[in-house]
Amino acid sequence: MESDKHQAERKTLDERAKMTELERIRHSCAHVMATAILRLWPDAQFAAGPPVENGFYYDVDLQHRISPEDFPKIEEEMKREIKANRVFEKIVVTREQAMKDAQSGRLGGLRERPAPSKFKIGNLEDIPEGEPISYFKNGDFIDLCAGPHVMRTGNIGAFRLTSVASAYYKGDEKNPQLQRIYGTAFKNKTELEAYFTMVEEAKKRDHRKIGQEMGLFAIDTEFVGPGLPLWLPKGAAIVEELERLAKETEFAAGYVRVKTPHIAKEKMYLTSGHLPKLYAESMFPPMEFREKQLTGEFAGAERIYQQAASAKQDIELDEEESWLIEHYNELREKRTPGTELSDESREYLASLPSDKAKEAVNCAMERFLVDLGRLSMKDKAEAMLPPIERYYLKAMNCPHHHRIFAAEPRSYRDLPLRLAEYGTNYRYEQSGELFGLMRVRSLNMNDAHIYCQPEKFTEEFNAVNELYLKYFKIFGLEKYVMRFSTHDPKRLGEKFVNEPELWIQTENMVRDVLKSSGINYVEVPNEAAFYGPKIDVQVWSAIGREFSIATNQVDFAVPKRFGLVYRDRDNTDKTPLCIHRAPLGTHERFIGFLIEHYAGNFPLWLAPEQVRVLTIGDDPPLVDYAKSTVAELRDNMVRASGDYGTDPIKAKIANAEQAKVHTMLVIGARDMAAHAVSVRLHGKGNVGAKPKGQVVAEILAAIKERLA
RNA sequence: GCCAGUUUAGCUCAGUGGUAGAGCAACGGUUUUGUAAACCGUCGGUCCUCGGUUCGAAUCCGAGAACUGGCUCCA
Repeated sequence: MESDKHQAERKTLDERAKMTELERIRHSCAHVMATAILRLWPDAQFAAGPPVENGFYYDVDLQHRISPEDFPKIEEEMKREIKANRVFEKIVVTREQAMKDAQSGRLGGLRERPAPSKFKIGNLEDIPEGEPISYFKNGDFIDLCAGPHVMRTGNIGAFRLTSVASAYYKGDEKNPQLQRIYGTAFKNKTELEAYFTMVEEAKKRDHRKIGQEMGLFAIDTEFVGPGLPLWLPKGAAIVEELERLAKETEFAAGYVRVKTPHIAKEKMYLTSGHLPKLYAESMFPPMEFREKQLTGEFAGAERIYQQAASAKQDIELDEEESWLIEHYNELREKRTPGTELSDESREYLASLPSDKAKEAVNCAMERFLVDLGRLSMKDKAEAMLPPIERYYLKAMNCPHHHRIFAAEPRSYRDLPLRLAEYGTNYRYEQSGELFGLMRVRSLNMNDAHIYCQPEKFTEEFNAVNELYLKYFKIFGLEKYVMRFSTHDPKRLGEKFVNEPELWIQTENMVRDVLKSSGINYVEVPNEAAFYGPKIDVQVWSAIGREFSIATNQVDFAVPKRFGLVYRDRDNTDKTPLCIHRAPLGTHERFIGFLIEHYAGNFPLWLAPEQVRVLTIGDDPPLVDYAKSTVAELRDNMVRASGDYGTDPIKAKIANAEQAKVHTMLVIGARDMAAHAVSVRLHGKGNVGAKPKGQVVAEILAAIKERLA
């Protein structure tokens, strides 16, 4: 199974040959790093050392625990190897020769060693029969490697080791744990430095840090739970602006809004196919209960006993009855199944007087003892209880929306039906996955489902893409790519619903749209949703970091499972196609992204604090003038506040700048006399005094147009 | 979930076995000010939690929680 997966992900030689220049540099640098590590620790066992998005790594098994303090000496050795400018020599060998060299410890080594190159043996076994086997050699270092590489070690322009982490051999936790040494390399020093500048900038823009400083959100792990962010007022302001944006654009595009509950019965997800297996581990465990019943094996007796106990307070019990209650309490505590009712107890029961309170006691006693004594009675009681219901927190909105589709008969004239909702979804992310706002367990989705006739798919899908591009423009996202994920025919019925023709058909439709619309996309096999092909939208922030923000999926399977139909022109029932789309993804992740993108300096329309009016001193007439300015803005739904205290104006400005208030209006005696305000923009400084009316109008216009 | 590291005041962080600290914030007062921080004072702590070692634990050990960096997964 694992090796199967491994095979599926294994790069073909053709794909490898497509390695970019930068990837070759990085991959070669990994070999140089291995060379250096072997000089320092000759017994190191290497596993895999590929180029990755921001550099490269090499997995190594080594007694010594490599820490960043070791980096300088490793880098020293690496520099020596680069300076020696050795040729990367490709050597093609037979499988037998390779196995022999691996056994002798020569592969991933500088010379033959006492221990065999155990991971290289494993790697060798993964190479399919018939594929050529090659080494790459630089100096003494020989590695099992398909390449390609740069010509010489000297072609590695600039590099640096960055971190060390742990990783399992072949990514499988059953395999030994290795030390993964990360580094990065570039054509030249300038590019290397630019990269580290970007990394530094990303640290400064970390959404968790800025979110804390600006008071946007809080994660209260003790009372609310990990991965369940609380939106503070300033963060909620951003959420609301995004919702407003989506509502406006979706309204214009013919969407209708719906609202659905946060939970649903198990049947919902058994029908959708998320349960029992496909999505179960991403969902919170269910809430289980019986309708209007106490739970527990003695629920019925318990309730009667409670009645008896409350009745007891109002009446006087004789000695006998008191004994009975006590006796019952005692039995109740023991609760030993299989205990038979004693003759004595029976007699007491039989001899009880029959007034109301005593009857209740009697009843409780009898019921309890029956339950206690005879398991078969317990089972009978169980059968008489209502069945246990299981409710799940929704991890996605689509099943609820499908039920909305099903709630009324649909004609082809009703289509496309575009149902939009801001639902909160709950996903049980593994604890190690949680990360600020970027990976959470409660997700606010800008979600919608479009039900359409298959022949209208192209049109609808195009419209969705247009919507995405519109949003990119508003947020100033210049670089994006649509990752088009398709299915793997080998995993039908397991990871993907078993509908081979529909998969091919819908994937072709999506591909055609992407091609003909000229949208920038890449195709990724084997990563589709279980119900259909998927498009993940990747965008790059202002500092060039990549984020997966939005998703867009085609669903040909689940509407069918729910039996959704519309009456077509030819008077037959047909199943609609469903497009899932969430252009702003989750508000959590999207805002996390925006924080980095804008470094917390949001455009006016998004800024949590749009305007702050600062008075120079606290003379009452001045404060009145300032307050009337704030009131005028707030009447127009501008998030404006005032700082009317006695702090020096420099201090008020420093506070406002630190809070990243977009527009500061400074008001002194001079301004008041001229019916003006002095405008200062965050990060841009003083832009001078202007008539108050003009400033207000400009602010309102900038907000309305969502200017960057 | 797995591996490693971290956790001290609201925030940022000092404090390596002997009385728990600083700056900022908050609060009280003084200051009446023109574009990034005026002064004085006060308050604030279960040193993540539980257990152990010790005459004595923020500090050493063990378990747990949360966070961070990776792995796997993903919006």
